[in-house]
Amino acid sequence: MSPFSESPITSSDKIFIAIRSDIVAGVIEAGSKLSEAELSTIHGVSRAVVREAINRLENVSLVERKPNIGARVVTLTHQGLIQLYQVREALEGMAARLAAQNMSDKEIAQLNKLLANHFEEVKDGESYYQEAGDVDFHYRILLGSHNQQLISMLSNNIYHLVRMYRVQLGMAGPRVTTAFVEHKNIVQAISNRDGELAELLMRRHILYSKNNIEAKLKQN
Amino acid sequence: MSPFSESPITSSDKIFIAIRSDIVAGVIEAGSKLSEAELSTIHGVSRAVVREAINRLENVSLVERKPNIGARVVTLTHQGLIQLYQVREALEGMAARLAAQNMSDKEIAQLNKLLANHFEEVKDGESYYQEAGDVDFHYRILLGSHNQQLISMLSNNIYHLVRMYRVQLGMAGPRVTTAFVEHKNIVQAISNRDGELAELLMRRHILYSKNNIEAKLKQN
DNA sequence: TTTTACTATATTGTCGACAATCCATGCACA
DNA sequence: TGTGCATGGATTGTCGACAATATAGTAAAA
Repeated sequence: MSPFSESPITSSDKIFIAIRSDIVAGVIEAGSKLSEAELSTIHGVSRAVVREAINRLENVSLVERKPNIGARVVTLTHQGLIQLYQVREALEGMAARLAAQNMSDKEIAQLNKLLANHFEEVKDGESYYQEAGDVDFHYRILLGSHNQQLISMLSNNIYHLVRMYRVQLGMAGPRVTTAFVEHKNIVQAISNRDGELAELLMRRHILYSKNNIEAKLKQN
Repeated sequence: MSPFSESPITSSDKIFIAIRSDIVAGVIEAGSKLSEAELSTIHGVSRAVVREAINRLENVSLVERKPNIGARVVTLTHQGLIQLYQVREALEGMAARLAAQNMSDKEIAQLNKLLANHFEEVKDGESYYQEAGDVDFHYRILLGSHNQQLISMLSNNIYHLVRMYRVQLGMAGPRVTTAFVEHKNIVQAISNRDGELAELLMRRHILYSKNNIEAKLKQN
């Protein structure tokens, strides 16, 4: 059920996932250059597979490539984060609307169950699980949209970038309790099959999240 | 200014653009398999550049690849078209909202000028230019959002798929006059810096477009 | 006749080498 | 001193060959 449960098949897959993980975690730092030769010796594979991995990293917006020059990890900027959240707001808002229309009753029941589990954690002050819990929540609704295009856009492109920002700017799940209430209201709207409201609430939820992060950034 | 004015640098670029064009136009038919060997002999390049081109085609959602099996052109379905328009609605709605906030006065003036040109064409019954004109209109607003993430998502991923559907399902620009009025109202809202309204109108505009296409599909 | 196992063939994945392009260093010249 | 231009080194782009995997066809067994 987790969005990050890919099982690599080819060795390109492995290298792709390995490098992606390093980029998101900041092991390979933002803005730095990716040398094909270097990466191929590090991982013990030929340049061909590294090239393929880099291509795929480009597609998920984690690196930028220029012909004959090379690939660089994207640089994290204040503005970039804002723009990313604007896209998220639009896409996840639509996902919530569609989820209210398209989720099966069983899926909705599972969503409510997930929410109940989160409540237990919040109550006990286990904010450790918040990050993963939040991801799970959003991912579940995304799947509930039953829109393949939307699912692949968010889970392949957006989410890893969001994670990269969160990790590297040190956003360890704040807003735990307020976010929980927002989640609850969204689930309520979906349970009522009110797509209009679900979209509105989801958009606000992400907007709040963005404002919160922005405020944090300005402290630095 | 046109969204399709890329200048290929490497030979991968050329092959990528060539194959993409064949796919969108239906020369390579939807659902068919892409043989690396075949394509490399046809275009007179090595398999490596064909592989890179296919990778990039995968990233723009025009082909699907399975490890050790190969790549197939996506299949066009009724449902796929609807889902595509749902994503467009979300993204272009946000683009219109941001355009109202972020476009410079100069950009807005140019947008009004573009609209005036369209009016001349519509008045004279030149529906031939409608397709390109419509693309230009939407693309201009997209650029006006000044959101790089949004721009690359729509212009790299969505628009080519939309074109593929339009071409292969034979949607030669209907709705010319009504669409023009909708465009006009959107520009008005942007000129008034009313992001809220611009988003709403753009979403409706795309929704109408979707409904129109759906109705056409049901005739077959 | 149907099913299963195997073999042959075709296709994709990976590799190392060569070609083309870019970039930094240093030299000539104004 | 500063600008422009050659040269050398490093990096990316492209190629053909080999390895690994999937598919189709055939033959053997139930």
